[in-house]
Amino acid sequence: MKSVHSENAKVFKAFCDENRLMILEMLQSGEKCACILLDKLAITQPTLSHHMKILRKSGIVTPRKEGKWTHYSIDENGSRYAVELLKKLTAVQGVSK
Amino acid sequence: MKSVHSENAKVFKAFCDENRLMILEMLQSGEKCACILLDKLAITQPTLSHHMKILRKSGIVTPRKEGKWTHYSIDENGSRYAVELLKKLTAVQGVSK
DNA sequence: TTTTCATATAGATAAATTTCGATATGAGGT
DNA sequence: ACCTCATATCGAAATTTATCTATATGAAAA
Repeated sequence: MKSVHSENAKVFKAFCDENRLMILEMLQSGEKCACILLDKLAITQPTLSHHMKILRKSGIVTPRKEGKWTHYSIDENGSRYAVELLKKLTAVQGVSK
Repeated sequence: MKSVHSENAKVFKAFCDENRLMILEMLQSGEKCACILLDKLAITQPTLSHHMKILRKSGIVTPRKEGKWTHYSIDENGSRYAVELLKKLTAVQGVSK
């Protein structure tokens, strides 16, 4: 069993890479096919697949399969979770604002 | 000049390491001397110094020098900034909650 | 049931990060 | 002035992550 800290670290790995931030930026305007993302990024298809796996596992992005295509979108629940987690990690005890 | 994405990625690097999350956890109860942090973590002094540098540069932690000692605490402005940034990165356009 | 095409996986390499031991720095105490 | 001690920096080794090419998988089209 992994420590809670290493599990939490995994969530934020999603935001630690330039390409993944570009992917998120593209998904902000709505669901996108992997092929579209691949088109706009200067990376190969296997590299995109790798980044999408990390984004899925961190809960920030969710896939929808439609025939041969996979469409990705920002997972609002996962995102909320990440924001709440970040708040908790940086919350200073006993300080009332 | 670095891209805005790689600058943003740097902020979240703070939260991508198990030891740094442990450090933040310790700082939640208030300012701590580096020596105390070193005491509780299974790492050497140069490694702690490395992690504190990353936490400082990401704006999440701020140092206060007092004689020979350096006391670290969570930077509330930097933390707020990180939370707001995370919200922006995961905000889906045109969705009213 | 082949062929085609989108995505995933495997395996290798390169690049970045974490970690250490050794040493430098710099402020206090003697 | 020297010594001590807390922290920072240096340089190397180990680990992890990002990236590629080649290939597998699996669904739709022919």
